[in-house]
Amino acid sequence: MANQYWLMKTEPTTYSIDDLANEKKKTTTWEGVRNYQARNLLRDEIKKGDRVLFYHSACKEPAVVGLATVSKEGYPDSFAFDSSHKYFDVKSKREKPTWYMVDIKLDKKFREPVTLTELRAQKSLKEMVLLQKGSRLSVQPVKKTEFDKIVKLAEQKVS
DNA sequence: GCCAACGTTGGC
DNA sequence: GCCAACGTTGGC
Repeated sequence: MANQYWLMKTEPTTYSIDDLANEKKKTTTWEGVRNYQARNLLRDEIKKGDRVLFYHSACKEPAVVGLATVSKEGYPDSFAFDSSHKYFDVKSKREKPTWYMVDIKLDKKFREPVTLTELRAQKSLKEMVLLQKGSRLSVQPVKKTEFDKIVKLAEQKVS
């Protein structure tokens, strides 16, 4: 099956694209997702090789800040098993994990972020999950056309 | 810091 | 199973 496209949110104060860029292999685990709808995507839908829009939320300038690729698909979120960790969840058991994570690898940090305001200004992006009222999903599907459009917007900004 | 929207919890 | 109360997300 062809690659699919996703958007993953992170608060840059918690984990930013620069943090990812500074990782040894530019790769990180995407743990801590504690929402069932997003969990289902991580566990069942997101495949190795899928492309990811890396999004900064809850910050001064919410924006898509770069691109990543899924390097390891859904496996149990082991942080949920660690009682000393903030992502610990007593309900999640090793033999029957509640939560899942993936690994992603940075492809590219945009030289200029594509801001939420700019996304909203695009007619062709009107149906993006991100832009729907009340949409809070931290892992969400993106259409190929939407992904391509955002990449193009990022390229236009620096040309 | 405010607050709307959403998800989860728990009493009944 | 309903729904009020509470907690969280996240733009502004």
